[in-house]
Amino acid sequence: MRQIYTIMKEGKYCYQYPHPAVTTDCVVFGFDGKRLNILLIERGAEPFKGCWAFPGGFMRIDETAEQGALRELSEETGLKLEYLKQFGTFTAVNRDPRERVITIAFYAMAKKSFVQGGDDAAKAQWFPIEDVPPLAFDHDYILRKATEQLKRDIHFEPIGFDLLDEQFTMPELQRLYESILGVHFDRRNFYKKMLQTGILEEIDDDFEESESQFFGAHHEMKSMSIDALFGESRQEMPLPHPIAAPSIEEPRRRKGTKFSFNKERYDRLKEDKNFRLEF
Amino acid sequence: MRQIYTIMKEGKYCYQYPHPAVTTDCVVFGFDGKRLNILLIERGAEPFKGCWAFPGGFMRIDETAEQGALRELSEETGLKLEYLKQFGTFTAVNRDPRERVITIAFYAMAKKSFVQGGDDAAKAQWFPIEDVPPLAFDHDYILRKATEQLKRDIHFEPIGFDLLDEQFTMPELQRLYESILGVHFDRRNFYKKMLQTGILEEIDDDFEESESQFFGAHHEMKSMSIDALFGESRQEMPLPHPIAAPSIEEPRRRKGTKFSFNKERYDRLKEDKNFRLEF
DNA sequence: GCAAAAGTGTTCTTCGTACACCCATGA
DNA sequence: TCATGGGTGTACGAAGAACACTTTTGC
Repeated sequence: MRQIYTIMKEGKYCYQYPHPAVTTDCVVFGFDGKRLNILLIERGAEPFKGCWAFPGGFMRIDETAEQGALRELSEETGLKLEYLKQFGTFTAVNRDPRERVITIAFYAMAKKSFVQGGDDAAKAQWFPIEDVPPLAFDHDYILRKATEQLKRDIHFEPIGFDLLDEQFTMPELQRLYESILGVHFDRRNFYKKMLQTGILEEIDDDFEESESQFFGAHHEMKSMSIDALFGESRQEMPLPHPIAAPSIEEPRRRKGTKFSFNKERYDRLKEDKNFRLEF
Repeated sequence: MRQIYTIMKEGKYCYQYPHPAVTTDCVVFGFDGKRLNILLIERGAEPFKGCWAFPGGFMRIDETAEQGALRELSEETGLKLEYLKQFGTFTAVNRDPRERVITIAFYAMAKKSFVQGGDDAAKAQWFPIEDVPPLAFDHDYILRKATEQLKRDIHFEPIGFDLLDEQFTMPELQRLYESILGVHFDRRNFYKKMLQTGILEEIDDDFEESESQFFGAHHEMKSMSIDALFGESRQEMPLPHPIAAPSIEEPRRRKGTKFSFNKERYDRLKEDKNFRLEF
């Protein structure tokens, strides 16, 4: 707390009572097909220089916390998202050695292939959630709270789909739920339960076959049909420089039937009654 | 935003970058046996002088948000609680006309008879939640978020009991759940479901009969047994000046079997597996 | 004594869960 | 061709939902 006096001498913004600084932090979840990952940046400045931390930074005086979080996320990782979920504000008195800083924390879902390195952070990197290095500040604690919240939320909101591509197979979806919740589901029961929610749409196989040869590319027709389905609300285009992640040995997989999440149908079901996903 | 310059001239606390002010707000829920109520104070100063608002105020630089919220709550209403649930931080840029203010919001549960008027607020008063006056700042919005959160939380946490006395009847508990969730339950099914959770304890009728003549007083033996059951964690003593609330015509009621919430048993069940209340 | 609320059991339906075999594909 | 993962149906048990009458008490 010695530093604060230096700052005060140079200070231009003065208040009658002391004000804490306010930062935002983003816990970005990603799924590599096998494990849940989070996105960290290596801090390039003190305090905690060289430590890993969540993307985030000081909220500007003319932006909301959410705007600030999205801005920092974009600056530090290149990720441009539209949806963040605020899950807590952390206010321990000594959580930052520089001055009194409280942080408003969000979590977000990223399709892993759509992430690139940005300019602000020395490094940004994905880490499997069971294998996260020690984090700066109280970010270990914040991570625990974020995953607890994610576990709770995924029972009731269709947020898992935001971690997958527009089209996905049932086993993919099942692996996702299993790695978030840390449990194993019976495959047949998972199929049944997911299908009878009524929010999944089976992709026409013939159509899909003919498209799928353009693996990795963003085909015109496919794009159109998805836009018609989902409106403008989803991140689609891969960004130029995906962040390298520790590569895992991909098990060989049979192709499998593709599904997509039907947001329209979900919104209708949700309004009709108090609809639950219930896993 | 004109006022801020006055403050700046007198300011003693200076920073290199602008800092928002940080307040806390408490949405205190209470139950009058029929409807869910919230506790409001009438603002004695500008802005929104004369408007109703949540108890709350500026967070001090050496306290956590939760400590600040509890302090303000005690100062403004006399309520001394131990548990608050943080449910959101509100950061709209112009939510306070004085300067940039963000607020960290909590909700709390009060046993209605245990509330007294404090010194800070001109008035504190209970309002049925369907009949709340227009509120200061963005408190209408915050109230909506608080009740949404409460509805979600009561499915999974035994927080409803914090709105009732230590001993309560099933119909009381049912009315509570019904007024929070806005639904009607079949009485028999409600009994069954509540009892088979295993977290309720039937109060010995003979014992209860002999004690209940000391209505309103805090009997020695009863106090001992409750303390043994719940530890030091619950507000027990009625405070001297309960806040007047719009009196409602009490329907005449048959006495009924009393139950109490067994926290020990709940904690055991919760650890054993992922236990849910599920209403 | 009468009106209003408390207390109680059974049936039916729905949902969750356990479980095994065949098929398609990629190596 | 073989190993791996994808796809499918059924039977049982648990839990939820619908439903009516008797008892107690306050007025």
